[in-house]
Amino acid sequence: MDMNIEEQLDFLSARAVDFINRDDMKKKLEKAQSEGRGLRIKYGADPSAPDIHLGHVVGLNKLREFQEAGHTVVFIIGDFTGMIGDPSGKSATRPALSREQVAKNAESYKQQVFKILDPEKTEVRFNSEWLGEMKFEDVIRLTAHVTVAQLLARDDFSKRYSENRPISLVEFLYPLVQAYDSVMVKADLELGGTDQLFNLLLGRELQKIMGQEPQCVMTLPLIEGLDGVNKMSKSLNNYVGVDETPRDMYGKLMSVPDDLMWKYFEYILCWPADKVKETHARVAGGELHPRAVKDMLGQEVVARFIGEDEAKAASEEFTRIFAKGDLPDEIPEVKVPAGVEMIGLLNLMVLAKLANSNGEARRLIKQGAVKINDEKISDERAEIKPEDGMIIRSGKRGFAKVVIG
RNA sequence: GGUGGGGUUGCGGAGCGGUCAAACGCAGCAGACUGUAAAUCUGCCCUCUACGAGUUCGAUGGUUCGAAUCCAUCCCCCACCA
Repeated sequence: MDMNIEEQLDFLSARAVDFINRDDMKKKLEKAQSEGRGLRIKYGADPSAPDIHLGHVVGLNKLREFQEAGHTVVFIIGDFTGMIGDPSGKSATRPALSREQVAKNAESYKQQVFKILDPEKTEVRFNSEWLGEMKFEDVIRLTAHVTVAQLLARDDFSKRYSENRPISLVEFLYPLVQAYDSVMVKADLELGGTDQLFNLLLGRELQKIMGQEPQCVMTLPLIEGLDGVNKMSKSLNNYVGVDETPRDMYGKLMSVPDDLMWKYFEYILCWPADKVKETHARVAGGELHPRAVKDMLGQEVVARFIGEDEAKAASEEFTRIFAKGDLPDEIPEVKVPAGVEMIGLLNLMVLAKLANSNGEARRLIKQGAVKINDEKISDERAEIKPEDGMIIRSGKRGFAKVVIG
């Protein structure tokens, strides 16, 4: 990609929330260019949640752009920190992972990340590489560079501190660890979500203290998940994973509140801001139907991560199932042993995993959600004569096909 | 080391001797409505051989006709003062 430095700076800083700072970056670019090399762009990943979702894609897209401009991405898998765990007050306590688990997650990470990044220009590193070597003495030396007041400057720390809520020492140390990673990989720029700003800046500080040229810092927005309110995260289960089936990926995107889809166009599909604005205006003016636009979103995302044909198929199937109430292409099967004359519907539903317990099955039946071969069953005590190919439906999304044998 | 506050059904959070399978909010699920798995409204939301029964309120023992609620011991968490 041929761009002069100013153009490159514009290109690279598109969609960024914070960019610290353009001047430093410019100097770095000039220097690198004159030496005929690329810059080292650091990005840290938490190995505890191996599913890459669209929230991560926001950052990965940017990394990809750095690669297109000729730079190297240093993708750091925080395996060391992952093995220690995170005792923070988050609802789901992050468990300490075993070595095997971390290795497994890392593999799955790579496989997913390279759907976006160029493996040729990516350096995957594990921070246990250097953190695992440190002696306690080294750790203490490291901590000597930072004061408690500095750490308390971080928003969520100061907030929790003043509210008398716990802050574990481990959490306190993590920003420092992350900063140290920057030193170890000699990062020229570190990219992260806006919630990472503090940590990224600390990396900058620490590099300075340790005699390196400080890294630049860039943050990108955290996008909201399917609920349209909370940021996309696995623990809130409001995410769309890049590894999902076309059907799920498309379906989930269709459930996004209309107002949110613009962000997805901009940050996931990297539509230019103008194009997003224009499309938005056309919808607002009644010229375009929001559903059509969302369909486009769903299809484009599926096409990007899976394939065009799959995208089209997912869209068609969705319309069929939800608009027309037809059956999907593939229906999970329930095996019923041959010779069973009659089976209780409750039983059958649990067997088919359409309900987790008899109580739940009962509830679904009572609420009129259950159909057998398109016929609504409202008697919770119904006994069914199983037939090969019989279709059980539970609500709009639950399907099962009986297979005798 | 001392003092005080806690551990309740996925989460948050009421309850403080019977009327408690346990308020309420969130999440989840279903129905209606819709272009959608959005919004809104309604219902459901421990398990079971289900108008009844069985297990729940950190653990174990105890008091009582009866305990999530009282007592004892233990485990764990948090804050404050040193």
